[in-house]
Amino acid sequence: MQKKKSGDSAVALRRREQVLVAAAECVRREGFHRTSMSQISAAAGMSSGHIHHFFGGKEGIIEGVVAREHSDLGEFIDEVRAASGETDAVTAFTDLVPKCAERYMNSDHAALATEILAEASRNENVASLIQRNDDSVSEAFQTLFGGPSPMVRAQCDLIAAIFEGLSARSIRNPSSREFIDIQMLQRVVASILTEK
Amino acid sequence: MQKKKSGDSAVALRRREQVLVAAAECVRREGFHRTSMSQISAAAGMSSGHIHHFFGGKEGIIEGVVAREHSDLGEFIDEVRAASGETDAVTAFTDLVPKCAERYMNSDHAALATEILAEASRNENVASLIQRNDDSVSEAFQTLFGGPSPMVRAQCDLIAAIFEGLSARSIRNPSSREFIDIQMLQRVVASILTEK
Amino acid sequence: MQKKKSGDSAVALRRREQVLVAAAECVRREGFHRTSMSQISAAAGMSSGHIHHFFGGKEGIIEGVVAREHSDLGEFIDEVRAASGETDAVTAFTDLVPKCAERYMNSDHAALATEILAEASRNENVASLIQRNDDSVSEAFQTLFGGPSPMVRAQCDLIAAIFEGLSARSIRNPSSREFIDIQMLQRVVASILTEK
Amino acid sequence: MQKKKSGDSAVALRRREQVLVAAAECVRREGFHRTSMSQISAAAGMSSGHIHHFFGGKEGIIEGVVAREHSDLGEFIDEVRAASGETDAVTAFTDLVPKCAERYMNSDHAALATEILAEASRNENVASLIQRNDDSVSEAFQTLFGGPSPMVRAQCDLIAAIFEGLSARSIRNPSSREFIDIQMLQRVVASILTEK
DNA sequence: TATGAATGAGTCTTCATTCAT
DNA sequence: TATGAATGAAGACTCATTCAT
Repeated sequence: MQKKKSGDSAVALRRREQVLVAAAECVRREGFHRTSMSQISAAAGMSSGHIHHFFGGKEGIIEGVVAREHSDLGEFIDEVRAASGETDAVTAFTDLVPKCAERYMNSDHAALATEILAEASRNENVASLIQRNDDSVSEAFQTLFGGPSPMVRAQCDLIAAIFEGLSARSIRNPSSREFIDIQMLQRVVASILTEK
Repeated sequence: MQKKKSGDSAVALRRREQVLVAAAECVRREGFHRTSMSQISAAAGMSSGHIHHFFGGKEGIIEGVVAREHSDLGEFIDEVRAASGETDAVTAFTDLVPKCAERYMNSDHAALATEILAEASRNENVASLIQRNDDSVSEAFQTLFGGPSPMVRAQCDLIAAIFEGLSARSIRNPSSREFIDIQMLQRVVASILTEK
Repeated sequence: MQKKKSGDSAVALRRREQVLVAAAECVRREGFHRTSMSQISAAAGMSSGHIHHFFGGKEGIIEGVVAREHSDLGEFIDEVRAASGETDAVTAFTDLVPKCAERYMNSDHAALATEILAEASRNENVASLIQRNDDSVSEAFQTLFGGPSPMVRAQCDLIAAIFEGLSARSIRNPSSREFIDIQMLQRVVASILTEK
Repeated sequence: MQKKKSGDSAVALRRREQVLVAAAECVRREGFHRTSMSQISAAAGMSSGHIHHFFGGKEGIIEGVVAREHSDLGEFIDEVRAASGETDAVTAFTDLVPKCAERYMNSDHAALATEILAEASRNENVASLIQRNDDSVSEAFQTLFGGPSPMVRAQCDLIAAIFEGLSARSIRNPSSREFIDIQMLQRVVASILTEK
């Protein structure tokens, strides 16, 4: 009952992952609509026909790439939560600001995240996928900072805007990476989290 | 500013504008690579062949749309500058934060701006176009706030990140539009501009 | 107002005809679904892209081929009608039975007609196309033989069945072409038309 | 009638039948070339790989469906032969005309029969399959009516044309089903069989 | 015997671009 | 200056067939 039968067997899941990693890399470099299925199949070392069976077409791959991209934010939340045990959450988060900023200003991350946002503007499925994901991330952070409430939500949204804005800045003007002042950023984040 | 190759006349410029407005609207809805030349030619009321002569291909239209999109930031700078005559620049700018935030959270603006950023990630011409544009905007703002200097540049970049982040947030999670606290945002902007 | 502008200009109509002739020949040999657009474009001496513009896809070509195939039945009706002036309609038609039988037993005609019928079994558009056409042909014949009425319709339908059956027979068993007795067929047709 | 290559056992034959029934139903609805092996395998409840082993590819299934379709004509002949014992063959057959007409005008039968004819126009194997089958049916009928002879063959072919034509009519113009006059048809059949 | 994962050639279709008018 | 007919390369997707298990 465990060796045969596939569709979601271990090997099938590994295949899925293999394709999504390859596809994400293609999308980073070319965007969703300039990445062809044959590019993905070449990068994944799998025939285009089989990729279709796995993902049900290009739309399925797009959604797979989008879903996969945001799974690592969960790890970041865990990290903050773990550090919050030793000090207070605000300090824990503020200490992680440099690392977080670096991540958002990384050009690979920024390119893929921006491509996903652009796609969400016209693809309903992608839009609801990233919104649902953001809702759960938002709730986790709100809980961390004193439980869900409009006030905390406003604080989290503003901080999220700053970080997402770092990605936008690093694409629009790569030289801004050298000018952004991380300590200034930390002070701003801290001041937002300690409002009221 | 020398002679353009095909038609520098007023009517030719009006034609250009007409096409770019139509093209921008298409791009907003579909993105660069899902917008076909025939869609643009239909929207602009001009034959596809003629559009090619005007813009030298799709690449030319993309660049035209990108260049045009940022021309209105100049007006915003003028507005701040004008208001700065009466009070100080920081107050003038802070007063304009609500209006500016609204603009960046507008879904049409956000969609097109994000599409342009995504395109810049893989199109060298677009990348340098928006970087040059950002450089000149940045310099204008730095001048307004006592710069140019690395310190003022850092302040401007951080504020720019926040506003661009508002666009990202409004796409990723449209519900954040209702939660973002404009007064909190004003306080943050003011605190950044009055650092040191 | 007559030289430029196309879409249905003389040259465009000639192009349409050119494609449909080529397509009909392909369909005769291979059937609708084994005939590829590239085969048609090769046979018509026109690019596949342009054929799409003309016909809006393969479906459009199928419908064009179907519509075109039945246009020659009109000529046959005219012939019967003309001959009916000299003698009575029954004699006129009976005299044309050999020619008509030959036509229906021609393997090219039989192959295409059968392919169209097969397509009509699963393609709503084709079904209504050939039904409408048959309705108008049927009405013309009924008028010829004493005006539309259930009785005359029954006579016409039975005769039509015989002729269409000749096509089926000549495909199912080509040797039947040599055995079918045209004079027997004439007597049968005459007896049907003189019933009651 | 020697040993088949893969499984001549009862269970294997039942499997074959199961697949052919499912395939025939698919073909009725979609035609040979729009019916995919995976549709057949789904309808038959058997894997596509196994179906290949049984039938040696799609071509084998097509031939299987074609061969199977005409097996029921044998039963009809038996029926006529049985009834011929009581009365003469002409009366026996004439009495069965309504039942036979109904069968040929049934849309399921007509669709599959027409699909097979269309396929025969371009598939040599199918063509010779249905011709051989028709030859044996024809001989049986000729024998029944005093046969075999060119004259009786002509009579049988003409009657066969009428019935096959009913299928064609019912596809081309379904409304003809209501107008065809069965008694008129019976008179015509009787008159053909009593010629000379 | 039986499965279905995997392949890759082939299909329809789209679209930027060219060119005769 | 302006049109749109025409091209052909490239795209997503389908499907008969193969093969390891």
